[in-house]
Amino acid sequence: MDISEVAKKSGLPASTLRYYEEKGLIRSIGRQGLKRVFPPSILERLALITLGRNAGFSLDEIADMFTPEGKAEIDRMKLQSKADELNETINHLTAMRDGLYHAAKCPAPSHFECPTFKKLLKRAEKARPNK
Amino acid sequence: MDISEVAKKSGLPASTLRYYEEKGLIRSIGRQGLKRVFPPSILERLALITLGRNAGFSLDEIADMFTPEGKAEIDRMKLQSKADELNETINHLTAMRDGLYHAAKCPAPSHFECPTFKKLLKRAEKARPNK
DNA sequence: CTACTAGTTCAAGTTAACTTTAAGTCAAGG
DNA sequence: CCTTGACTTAAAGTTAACTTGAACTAGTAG
Repeated sequence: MDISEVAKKSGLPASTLRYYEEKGLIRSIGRQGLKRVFPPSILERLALITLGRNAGFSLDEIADMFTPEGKAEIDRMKLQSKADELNETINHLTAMRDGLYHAAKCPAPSHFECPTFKKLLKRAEKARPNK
Repeated sequence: MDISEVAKKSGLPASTLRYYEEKGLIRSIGRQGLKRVFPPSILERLALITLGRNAGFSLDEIADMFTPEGKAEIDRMKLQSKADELNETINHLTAMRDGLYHAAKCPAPSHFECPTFKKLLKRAEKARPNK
């Protein structure tokens, strides 16, 4: 497979694939002329990377999960603790969401006059979603 | 109040406060010499900004919520739709979390041999937490 | 009067994860 | 043989939300 086929099948732009290669996250299996050639297994690898990104791992953290030989070597402790982290984030976001729903419905003339909103303000020091 | 008192009470560094002022998110009420002077109400305003950040609004979006006179003018529709967004994010993250918990416990020799993990991979195209 | 402290400005630097751009290369079709 | 199109590289640019640095100033303590 050449890069554009991988791009199409994975949904990632070619520039991202080159970037991932530069970062050591993926490897091409050789070249045809200048062009990179990828094995089909690249798609599974990319899915794994995408999964990691969505679970909140940074690219560097993900890179650390692969052995030098390219095998994924995922530490179960890391998964556990990332899941815990995610759980914390979920709790904060849930509180936020509920507060926002309340504020959206609340009939108080100004949000500052609503006790629920004020409580929300006090508790607002927690985790962010960022997208 | 001078800037360091606001910093202390709000928990935000002075550099952030200057940055917020530059962005139009807050205003000092005057100067004593060179030094900015802030009214006590700045703290409520900062709490509101922090809340907005934590709910996933960008600083620009937050800036738009204040009228030129400085009054908060929060559109209930915006709150509602941000809450909906947050809710979507929560759902994705919850699926992620559960998948990670499973993968952390799963006895399959490689994660790729676990059907639950593979299902997780397929569904991994969704929202990210980013912290 | 002088030094010190806490503030000030403006510009540049930081971080992550990419994207864009410019200039070059190669294989294939006509 | 020459053009075309898909690919290549390396370096620079992007974005958000800040932080840091350098050079400067004003009120205050001694």
